[in-house]
Amino acid sequence: MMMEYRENMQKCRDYIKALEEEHRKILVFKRELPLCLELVTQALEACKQQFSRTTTECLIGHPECSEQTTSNGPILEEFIPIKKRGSSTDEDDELESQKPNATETQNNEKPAKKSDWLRSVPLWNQNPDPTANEDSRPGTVSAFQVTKNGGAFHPFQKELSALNKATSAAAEAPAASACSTAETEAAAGGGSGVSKKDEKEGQSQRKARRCWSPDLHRRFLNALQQLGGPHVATPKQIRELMNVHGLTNDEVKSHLQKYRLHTRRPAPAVHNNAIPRAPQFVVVGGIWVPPPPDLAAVEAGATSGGAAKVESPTRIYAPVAAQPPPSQPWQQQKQSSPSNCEERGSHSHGGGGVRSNSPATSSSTHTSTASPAF
DNA sequence: TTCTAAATAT
DNA sequence: AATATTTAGA
Repeated sequence: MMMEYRENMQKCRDYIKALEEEHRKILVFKRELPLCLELVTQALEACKQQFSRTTTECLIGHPECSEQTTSNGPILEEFIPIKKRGSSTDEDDELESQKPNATETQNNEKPAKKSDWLRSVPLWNQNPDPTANEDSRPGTVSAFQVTKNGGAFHPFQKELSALNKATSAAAEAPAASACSTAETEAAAGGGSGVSKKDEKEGQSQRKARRCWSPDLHRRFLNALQQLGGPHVATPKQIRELMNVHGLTNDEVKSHLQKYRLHTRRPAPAVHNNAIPRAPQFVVVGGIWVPPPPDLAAVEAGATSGGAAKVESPTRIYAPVAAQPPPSQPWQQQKQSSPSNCEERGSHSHGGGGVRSNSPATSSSTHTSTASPAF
């Protein structure tokens, strides 16, 4: 009897200990896991309480202790539904304070529990983006995280987005408008002050638009050229070549898509599209631009009137005919749209190759920029 | 309102 | 990675 009692007591102590430990850990995520914290706290208290009571009783001479202690499990279960949870609970908390009922509905157990959990961590960091060195986009980054979060919470997204529109708008606006001059600030940096609110709820908002400033586009073209043309270049490669900080594959991908689209069949012109075969040259910013395959030409030759294009020859373009000559300006100066992305001024053409960031490789001496505005 | 760039989904 | 669809700014 006594043995049993001791044993149980020990178990109880251990359990409490474990709980305390857990409690400490969760404390760190207080904000993220308020409910979790509360649960553990409650459990801990209850446990302690019971423990002391049991002890007392036992000391007094009520051997029911064994019974009590044994009931430990069940009691705790009340607080800690050990079965599933995990991810869902976490996510719940991450998302927003309440909505406990939501937990009920989501049974989609994600295999990646852990990652979900971990994902919450970055939320605490000011600079969650591991890759961000200079680039610290305030609103955007966090938005990312949540967006990529499993779909588990879609149901709430709407609500959230509604909410966020208000809150995050502030954070995003600046980012968007900041995309003026380019490359340097690959991703609109701006205020770093992310208010708690933003941090906490904001999120579902759509990622701030990336502005493809002329310069950025120039880099894009440059990369494209180095990679052998728009049809062989892959977004990832392009991004790497561009070497622009906050740039993501998706952004590049999107841009590339657009580029290809525009680039592909230009022939709008004349009434019936008899055969829109590729028009050979186009005017870009007042310049006749030959169709790439060699964007090089575009870049090198264009503006700077005859800059010797010392382009690297190594490039091999897709041989076959298929290649729909991407000839279009696929976008002319376009004075209207991206008002944000002004840039005009900063275009330090004049051949100063300041911008040659192109990693090693042949270093195209592309002098100026024929690239249209983006 | 339309058009299009960019984001996001498939 | 490519393509389709959606969103949102002008």
